[in-house]
Amino acid sequence: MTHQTVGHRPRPGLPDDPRADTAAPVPSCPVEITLAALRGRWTTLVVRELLRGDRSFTDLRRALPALSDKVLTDRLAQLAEAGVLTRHRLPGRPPRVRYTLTPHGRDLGPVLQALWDWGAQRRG
Amino acid sequence: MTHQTVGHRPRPGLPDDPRADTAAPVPSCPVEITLAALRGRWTTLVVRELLRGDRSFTDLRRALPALSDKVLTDRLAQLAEAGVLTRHRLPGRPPRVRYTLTPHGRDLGPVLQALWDWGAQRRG
DNA sequence: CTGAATCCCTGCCGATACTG
DNA sequence: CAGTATCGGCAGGGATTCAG
Repeated sequence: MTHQTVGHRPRPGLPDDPRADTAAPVPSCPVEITLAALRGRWTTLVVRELLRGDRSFTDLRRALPALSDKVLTDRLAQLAEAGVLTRHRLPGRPPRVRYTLTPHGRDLGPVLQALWDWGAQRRG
Repeated sequence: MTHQTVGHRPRPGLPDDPRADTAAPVPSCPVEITLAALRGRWTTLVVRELLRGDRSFTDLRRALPALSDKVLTDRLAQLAEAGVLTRHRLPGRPPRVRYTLTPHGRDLGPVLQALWDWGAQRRG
């Protein structure tokens, strides 16, 4: 009853996972969760910076000069909400905040690598 | 000069790839290319349907009833432009069009799997 | 130094109606 | 069957200004 034109038996993996059988884009879908974490301009670049190590607000501004304060604040809040990073206030003056990836956030490394690899493939 | 707080030497992979050193979100970045292909509501669900086999316009409407004709048309054009799928007109009446993933499009399987896996992880 | 508040503009997406 | 045309609401994101 499938529309497969080739005779392969169904391969294991996501498209055959029954939990992937949503008829609409629900936010609880794991794919949606990940895409929501990465959604929006600049987001992956902020993650890339943090994959290289902890950063302060100013560090990130220096690394991404065309990124406005507002959007950087938005992105950091979005990534904190998604459990990707945590904020740490450092004592003393001037006030400093250090942004650090959580273990979950570090696991985005392989995800970004998969996105990179697909996009780097030449297509006929 | 790194801000690493741990003593690990830099791991191989994307964040240390010099080609990943963009200071702004340029469309030629492989990560941007992939995210652009998957961008927008319903896109991943259309890809999922096609990972299960060829589909006609009506097949896709039946599988995703809440998806409007206009957005479905938009998504199919977007995915064709990205080299993910191809359109094939079938001869005869009524007119039928079959949508098929390209090899490049089938390679999105592992990418979606990576997105799924990260989103399925519980976070503390 | 690290943001918050505001304004405005643009593009996405849904709904509806129509066509070869 | 497989689309196209048009319209409108709403959220994303950039610029600017202000605050703790």
